[in-house]
Amino acid sequence: MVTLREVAERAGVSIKTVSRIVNGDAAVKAETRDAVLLHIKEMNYVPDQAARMMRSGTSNVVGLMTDAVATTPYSVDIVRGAQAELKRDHKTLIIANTDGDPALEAEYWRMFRAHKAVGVIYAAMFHRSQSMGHPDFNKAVVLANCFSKEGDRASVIPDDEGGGYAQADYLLKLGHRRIGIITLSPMIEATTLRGRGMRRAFREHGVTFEYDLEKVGAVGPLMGETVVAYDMALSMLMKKNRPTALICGNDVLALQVFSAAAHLGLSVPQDLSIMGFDDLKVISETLRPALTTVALPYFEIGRMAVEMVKLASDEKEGWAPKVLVPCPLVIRESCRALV
Amino acid sequence: MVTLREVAERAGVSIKTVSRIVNGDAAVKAETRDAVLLHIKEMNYVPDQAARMMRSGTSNVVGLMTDAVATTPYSVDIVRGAQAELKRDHKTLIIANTDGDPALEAEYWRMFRAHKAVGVIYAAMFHRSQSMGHPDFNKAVVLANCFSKEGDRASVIPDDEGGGYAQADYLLKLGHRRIGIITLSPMIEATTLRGRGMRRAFREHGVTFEYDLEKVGAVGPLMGETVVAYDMALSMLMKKNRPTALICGNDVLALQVFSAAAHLGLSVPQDLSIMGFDDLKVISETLRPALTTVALPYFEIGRMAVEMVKLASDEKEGWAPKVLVPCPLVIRESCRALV
DNA sequence: AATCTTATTGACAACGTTGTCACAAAGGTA
DNA sequence: TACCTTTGTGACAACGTTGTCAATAAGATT
Repeated sequence: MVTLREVAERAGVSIKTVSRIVNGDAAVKAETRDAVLLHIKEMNYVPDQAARMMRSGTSNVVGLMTDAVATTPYSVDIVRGAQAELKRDHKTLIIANTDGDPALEAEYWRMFRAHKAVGVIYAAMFHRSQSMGHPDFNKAVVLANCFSKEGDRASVIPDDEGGGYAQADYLLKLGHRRIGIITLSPMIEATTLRGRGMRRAFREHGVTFEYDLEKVGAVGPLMGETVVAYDMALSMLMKKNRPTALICGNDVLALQVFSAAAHLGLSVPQDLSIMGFDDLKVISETLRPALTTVALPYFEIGRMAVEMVKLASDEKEGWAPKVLVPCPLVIRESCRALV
Repeated sequence: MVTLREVAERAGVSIKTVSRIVNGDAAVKAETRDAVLLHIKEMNYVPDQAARMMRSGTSNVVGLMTDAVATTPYSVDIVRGAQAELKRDHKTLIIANTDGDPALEAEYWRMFRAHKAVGVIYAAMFHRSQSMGHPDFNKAVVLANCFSKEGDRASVIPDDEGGGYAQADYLLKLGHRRIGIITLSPMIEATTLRGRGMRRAFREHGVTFEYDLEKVGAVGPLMGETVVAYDMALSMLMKKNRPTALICGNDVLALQVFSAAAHLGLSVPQDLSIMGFDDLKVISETLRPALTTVALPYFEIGRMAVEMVKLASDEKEGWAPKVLVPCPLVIRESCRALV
């Protein structure tokens, strides 16, 4: 490994001068700089992170702690967004996956500490409140896609209420009145928020919200639920007074509704309009007709979380803003206007 | 930050003794160990990675360089698999995403070097040959889901030929004879290999392979292809002598074939059997009927890649094995036996 | 009793970098 | 000429850890 000392010797200057050049310190004569830079390139010198870290007491890594986010198709974009933002100032992402194991989580907090991470993003798979233990970590922590029960931590979350509103509003504007809803688990905060948004849309359109048209499409424990949207859709669609549109808690549920419609010989969107959530490309862009859905802005959430980690260092103790990222409606082909 | 020195002072021993205890060195009296361990726990001491790295010249991080793998639903399991194996000896994963940009890739190689990564896994989104530049990195490099054009690097790849064989063999065993095929881009190595496997299966069953039943289902550049499986499926299924089964290059294509079948009023698997590839859960487990498919063992590929990184350090220069990971058939409900 | 092992511990240097301080040379001002 | 400022450079220490080697104490062997 080439060191400052070796470059310095070769260039005939002191290591401090080389250090200055590497770090873009202005106080170096131009010709010295150029000469040394040549040697640096030629010898392929790369500054040793370990030594830098040790000397400066800080690193250029940001940690990403997740229950499963980095490992599930739903929200990998958080990672992409975080990286995009990190890249801008040459920082690095270390990722840790707890699979929900608290012991593992504790170990990873120590790991982040050992690596002198400048901050940690704590991302959850579902938008929900998250009570973090005692993270044994004294730098910036920003929650992504979740928020602390105690409200004492900065967090970046999707605007689920707005998303729910957008879903219902769009269908209502298209003229639908009998709108069925197949929700995610009620244990997820998002479910409550979106319901609130939908009801607001119904109210604004002067349409009565019918509670018996609302079903839960995913049952069981959070991480390993069973998707029952197919059965729910079947039962709703076989009634004589069936809904003309179905709002789904995510695109996976929507896919099952497509299957149910196909099974019953209903064509989409002619006989039934279907609205998803998430904009999970492999489903939303692939289905025919392509799925109209509301995008979960994971990329932006990840990006924003990193931005907040950077910000956090300048802030004082109690800093705990809750940033809402909008969920835009993505109109494709699965919803039609009623005449 | 608590240091060895502080613990040593508090415990009334030398820093070296504490160091020994932290590292599980046997040569410490039991009672000393216990006493010091108490202090360590109480003071919440965590060894400084930077200092360790600097002293030992090696870190405990493994790099993961990808074009897009960590960011696409298809293959995030590589990350999970890698982490699972890494966790066993408390190693850490640093991930780098190049989005296919060579300049960025060069920068990340330097970054890995700066972090003294013990090895790097170079993962590609599609199983294909990959000509790596001059990676400016002198430790273990293992390719995952791709292999070097020059054949000079260790790699872990899925057994696509076996997978193709499994797809065809299963349908042939079920009695299908007119089997349509909708492939991925011919630019992907996997496409060639699977085709070979399928033809072997046809041969073994004494069935003639009909080339006009094979269509390409994804066209355009590798990273941003257009999925046209829907149209391909429609055209194949509208012919009078339509195939009784369709083999797809992946589950996304299969999803479009489901849509095409629904559009034509064909029921699956009654009128048409559909076989996928990848076992992308959001599709394969969600569809009704659930998709029979061949699993792409990404988790195992990631895990194995890490194992090979560890192995690599013991090996000599030219070490470049090509490890094949089997692709198991996952039987669900989308294929039926012909009477 | 003298010597040799073995077990346990500590002093010290070194890893590669950067912050602090100092010094020399050059230029400007009185 | 004497003094001050600015510019460019280098010597040295320190960050926290571990490897090397030495020192001590305790026990075993002759």
